[in-house]
Amino acid sequence: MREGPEIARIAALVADPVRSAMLLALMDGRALTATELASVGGITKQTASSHLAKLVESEVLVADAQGRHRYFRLAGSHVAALLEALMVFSSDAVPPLRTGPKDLTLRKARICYDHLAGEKGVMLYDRMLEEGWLGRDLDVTDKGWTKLAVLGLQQGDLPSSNRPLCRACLDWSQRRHHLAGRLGKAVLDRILAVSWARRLPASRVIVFHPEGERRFGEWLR
Amino acid sequence: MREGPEIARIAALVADPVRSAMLLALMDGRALTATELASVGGITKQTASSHLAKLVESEVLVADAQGRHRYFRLAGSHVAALLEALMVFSSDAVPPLRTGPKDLTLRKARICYDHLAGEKGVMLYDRMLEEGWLGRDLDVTDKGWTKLAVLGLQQGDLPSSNRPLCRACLDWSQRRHHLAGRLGKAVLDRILAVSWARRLPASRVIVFHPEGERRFGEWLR
DNA sequence: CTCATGGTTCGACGCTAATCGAACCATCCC
DNA sequence: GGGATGGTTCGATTAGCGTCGAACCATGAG
Repeated sequence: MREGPEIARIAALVADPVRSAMLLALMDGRALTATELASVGGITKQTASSHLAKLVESEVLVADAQGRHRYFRLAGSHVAALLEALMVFSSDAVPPLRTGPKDLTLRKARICYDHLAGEKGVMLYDRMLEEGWLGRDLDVTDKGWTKLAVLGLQQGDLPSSNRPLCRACLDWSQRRHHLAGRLGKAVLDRILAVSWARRLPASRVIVFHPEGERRFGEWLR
Repeated sequence: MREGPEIARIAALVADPVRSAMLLALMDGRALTATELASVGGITKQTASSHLAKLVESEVLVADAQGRHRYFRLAGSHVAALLEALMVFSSDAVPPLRTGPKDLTLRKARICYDHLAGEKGVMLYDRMLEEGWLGRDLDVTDKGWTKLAVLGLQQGDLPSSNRPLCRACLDWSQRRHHLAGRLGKAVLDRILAVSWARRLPASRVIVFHPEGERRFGEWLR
């Protein structure tokens, strides 16, 4: 009676149909707003707010405040593992949800302020973390500097300023983080400089050349 | 809203503190009676009966009726996986529960009707399944007959009768299945015949000789 | 500044489900 | 057979929580 309550408390969070629908919608790693999640659950935003507060409080979700929006995502892979363990009991698919731009080129790669966003930007950020180019605090590791040197980026080349070197920026089409900060800008600059990709005039679209896309992928291993 | 309910339904079963305590008590693979589980949950047997009916209905638990007792155990490893996924959120230990005979020799190995029970019996049964001596329907495989031949058991030696060749019998100290049926009897007979162990006079205790215990373990790989 | 929109807080309502007492059925032991 | 024990069913009570309306705060656009 003393050991059960804790797992029961977590299970209770998933036990509500609305909350479980919200969690399933986040299974692919995206981050959604409170209003979108309310729509997913088919409830009003007051109720959604109450649900989300509970999930954040118990660290099942984490929230990123961005302007007047709050983006919610799963707190980690252990949450996804829990949901998968539940799905075993009755095979479910993750629910589709149209979101973001229709324009496929925009979705694939584009400029976000001054750095790379879209699928390619998310891929860059994910790999840098996976491969250990970045540490947990978003500090660049020795391995990271070695790989960045391949692109022609030296540690001394990056002007120091108030702006952080690395920052995680939330992507509005992918709804996942990508690399921002001074390094984010520098990497995009180099990618354009070595002609792996080019920027369409008067547009935010970044177009990778076939050969450049291949090299980009190789560079990330 | 159509995909969430199913996982919510399962989560709701674990969400009750009493039910989760019951499930945790079964995490080690034992089977417990309804009354014992009522005690684990600190509730009356009526309430426990209601909880257990729900868990069986949803195939989270399975029940073995044995005389006037009903033994409940987890329906499979996927249930244990679910509980483990929940325990990640707050490290819990599996609760201890004293059960069964105090007598250590009885607990280790004894005769159950005419076959081997206790730790050694459970070990025999588990290994036969793990190593593929027995198929899913408790049929003896070719590999099984090969290994049984080492003990001097030929397929033709086992007299055919109404009694099933292999049966899973629930152990009252280990609370887990062990091998019964004609094969269960035959194996115990051979173990005694080759003097790996002997039966204490006027007792159900089976005592393994040190050398016999070693060979028994080797035989099971 | 004003309006629109995203999000939260508060309070009241209503439904679901856990709980136990009482009665009942089944099995085992003597 | 009769008594004891394990387990289930039924019904009534109670408590918790999901829900939404209404009001409120914060941010962004014009």
